[in-house]
Amino acid sequence: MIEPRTLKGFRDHLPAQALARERLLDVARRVYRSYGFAPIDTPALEYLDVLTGKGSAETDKQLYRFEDHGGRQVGLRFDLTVPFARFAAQHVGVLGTPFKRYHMATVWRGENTQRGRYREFMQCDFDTIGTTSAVADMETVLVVHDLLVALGIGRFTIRVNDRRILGGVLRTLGLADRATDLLRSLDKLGKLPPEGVVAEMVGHGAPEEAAARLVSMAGLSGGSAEVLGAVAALVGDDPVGREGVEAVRALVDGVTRAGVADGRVVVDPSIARGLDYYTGIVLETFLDELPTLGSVCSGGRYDDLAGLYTKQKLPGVGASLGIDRLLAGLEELGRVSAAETAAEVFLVHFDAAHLGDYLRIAAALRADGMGVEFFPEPRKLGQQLKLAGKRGFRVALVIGGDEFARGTAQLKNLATEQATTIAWNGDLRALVDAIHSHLEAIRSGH
RNA sequence: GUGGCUGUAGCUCAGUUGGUUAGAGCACCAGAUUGUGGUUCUGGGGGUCGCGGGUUCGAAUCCCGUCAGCCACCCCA
Repeated sequence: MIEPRTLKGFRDHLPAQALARERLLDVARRVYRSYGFAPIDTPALEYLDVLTGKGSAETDKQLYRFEDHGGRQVGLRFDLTVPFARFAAQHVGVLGTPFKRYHMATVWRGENTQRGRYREFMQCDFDTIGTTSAVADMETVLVVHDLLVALGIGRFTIRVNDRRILGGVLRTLGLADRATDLLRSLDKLGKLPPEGVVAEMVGHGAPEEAAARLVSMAGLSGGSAEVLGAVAALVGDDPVGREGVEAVRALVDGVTRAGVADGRVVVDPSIARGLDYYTGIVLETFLDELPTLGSVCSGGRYDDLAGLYTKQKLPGVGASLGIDRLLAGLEELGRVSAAETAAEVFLVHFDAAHLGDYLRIAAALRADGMGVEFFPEPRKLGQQLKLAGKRGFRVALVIGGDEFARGTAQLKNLATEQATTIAWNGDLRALVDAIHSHLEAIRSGH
């Protein structure tokens, strides 16, 4: 016997979990489309040179790579942004700009696993390319906002910053040459005490006073106007840094005008993001109830990503929803339904002699738009009801010999165990309508 | 990739200083009840004690390795 097992970081998805996942995907799809983003897809496997050197040294190490049967060096995509850059460079001609797309697909990273962190997981990206308009930046934040609201996640915070601010501050402090190391240290605020971060920066060659100023800036909290004012002071006359400050100011102003509630979007000067390709605004999204889960939706502006594949200037901005991480979080919060069925109606296989009637009834209910499972075997009624309840059906439809004789049907609410008798006298339309309205009532009652 | 903790039935866990046929609750199946599920009663199936090796008369228990999970580093969705 071969032991049934899965690779580390690769998982099976049982119905309850897969259904929850599909619900998230449905919501994401709806929100993306509501802003005009169009779906695309790309291959899971790419030529290795398309993927390497685009994210960071780290993502190169995490890349699943191998030689295919034709001796080609290939790799599995580790995110959806890099393949999109290739896609955009290859197809701009027919797409035209600006171009907005969403892409929901599986990606692979050969890194160590942890809670909410797997080797195979799904991302739901949306990006706008071909424009540097601040509107595109605003929409990126608005989509993330609408998405989390639509998912019913009450408490979350979108933290925004701009790479240019960080660069400007570093230049003003004379630390531009140490940017990567210092930003990495800065990212540890919240994990390490401020003194610890300063010490680490000094280790990277920064003067203590400069490091302390950097850390105090990143630790700023409060209203966005306040934080931006303090940041602006640190940026000084650096022109690029000022652009960043203005970009964030405009961003916050725009989303506020669009109706985003106070506190949902905050300016956080410590958000740096690891991926090297970001050039403008950056954002991360945290569940207030599970801050240690990490960001469930991150992104930013990258103004020269496609430059690796084409001479044409293709600026872009977008974000990525990590639905597997989000799902892990929702599960932990007990917010994932235990239902194992997507259908609402369980049709009891009562009397094998009436098989034809059952099939006809099931077909009529489905034609009306309801999901119906007709149990394949005429097992004992108790057993069928037990299974139906366990799987999470809303109602069981019981029609046995007695009911057929009387022209009635019994509709049982599986949650409350209450049964209602429906009189239909062989009029299929009447039966369907009655069940339909009962279901509506049950749904709205929840 | 590095370090720490953990690994007994599908799930949650017992298992005395290593001692003979490894237990419980829940879940599952069958019956009490050939037309009504989440209560009750009775019975039943199911465990290479993660895997491999070592120490020992004897290992679930001690040692080493390995795999997996969690946590931290790193990075990130």
